[in-house]
Amino acid sequence: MDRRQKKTREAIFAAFTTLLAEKGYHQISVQEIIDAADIGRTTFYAHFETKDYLLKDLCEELFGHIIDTAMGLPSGHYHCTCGSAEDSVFLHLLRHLQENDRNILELLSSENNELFLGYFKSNLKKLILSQYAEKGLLKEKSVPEDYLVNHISATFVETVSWWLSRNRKESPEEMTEYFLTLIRPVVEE
Amino acid sequence: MDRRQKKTREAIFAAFTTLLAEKGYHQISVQEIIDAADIGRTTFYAHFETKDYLLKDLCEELFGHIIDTAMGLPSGHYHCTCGSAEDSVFLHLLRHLQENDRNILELLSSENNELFLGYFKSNLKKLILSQYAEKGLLKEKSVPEDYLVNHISATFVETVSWWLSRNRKESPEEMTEYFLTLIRPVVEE
DNA sequence: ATAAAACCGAACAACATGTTTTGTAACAAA
DNA sequence: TTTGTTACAAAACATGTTGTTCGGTTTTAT
Repeated sequence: MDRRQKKTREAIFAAFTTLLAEKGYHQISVQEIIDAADIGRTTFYAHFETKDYLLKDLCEELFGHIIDTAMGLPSGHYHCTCGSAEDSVFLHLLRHLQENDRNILELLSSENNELFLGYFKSNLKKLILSQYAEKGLLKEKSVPEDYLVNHISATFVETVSWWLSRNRKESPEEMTEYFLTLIRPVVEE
Repeated sequence: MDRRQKKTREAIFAAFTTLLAEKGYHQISVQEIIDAADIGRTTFYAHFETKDYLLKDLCEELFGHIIDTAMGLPSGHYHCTCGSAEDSVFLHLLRHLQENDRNILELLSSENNELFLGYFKSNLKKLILSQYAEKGLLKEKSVPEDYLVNHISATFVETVSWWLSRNRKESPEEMTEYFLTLIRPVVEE
């Protein structure tokens, strides 16, 4: 009575993600999701109160996951398992994104990306707060801390967004360098 | 046959703006706008193809206006008519916003602010491009110019957004200082 | 005064949403 | 293997929204 439930939930997520890759969020009707997931109408509403909650749940799962794994890494640096260099958490995030795990990239560059970029940013804030702010790595003291945390998160999101809008021509390493150029004046490296 | 048209257009804009101040964009139905503006259904659709176009037209008018007046000012500085000091264009923008001319502030802090902040940002880019980029005032040369222009615009929008979320406790002068602290490393003052 | 335009109001089809009802299939525990 | 519970399906439903159409009225310019 649980494996079945999980399976349909996944089916809905999958159908929804696929649809999001081809049209805007607001252009997608519940009926389309139902058809694509091949489930009954009742079933959909048994799982999700509304389309907006479906979106919310999906985002929490996706961004919660990607941020949580990054959370496990040490503050400004971490020992990369694939290479030997000490890399920034941000480089790790970009690499993770580039692998397009669970189609996050598709969503972030989809028609309604502001929606997903918003969720991304709010999750990022938690990361910055715990990895930088609470460890005293914020250099700039003449502006409020939460203003600074918000700025760093927003700057990273904008960086990712700019990267995607140009079809990821640059490498994650390059993008990390761009990003660090912008925030180096305010954070300890 | 023209003053009449303009009048109803204004009535629709006014009704729409009022509604936007109290509920989210997607929660507003065309019928509500029609009722609030006290016009016929046919008339609405004669003016705007759809609700989305109404939004677009409204934003173009509002942000186009505020940016255009700022465009008229000299590059990094301008002679303020009210004071005697030379102030940044950004201070001018914040002051203009604080006067809440045409209820722009209401929209920017409304439920769907991402929507309006998006329009705001895209208009800001034009300003930054013409007032800074094209005049060689961008210090940082190690990152692409449009990446930098985007960053400055985004940072300003985030600054405004943060300011609004705290109910404008700070003065425009303070906010300008916060903002300049963040972007001073990359632009000529 | 007259013709063109902008407007109103009501009705319309098409579609979307969320609920309800009735019934079927899966599954876990006895 | 039977039994009771839970998840699902199918269809119908009330409700509300959208954008259009049509007949008729008011405004405005000339």
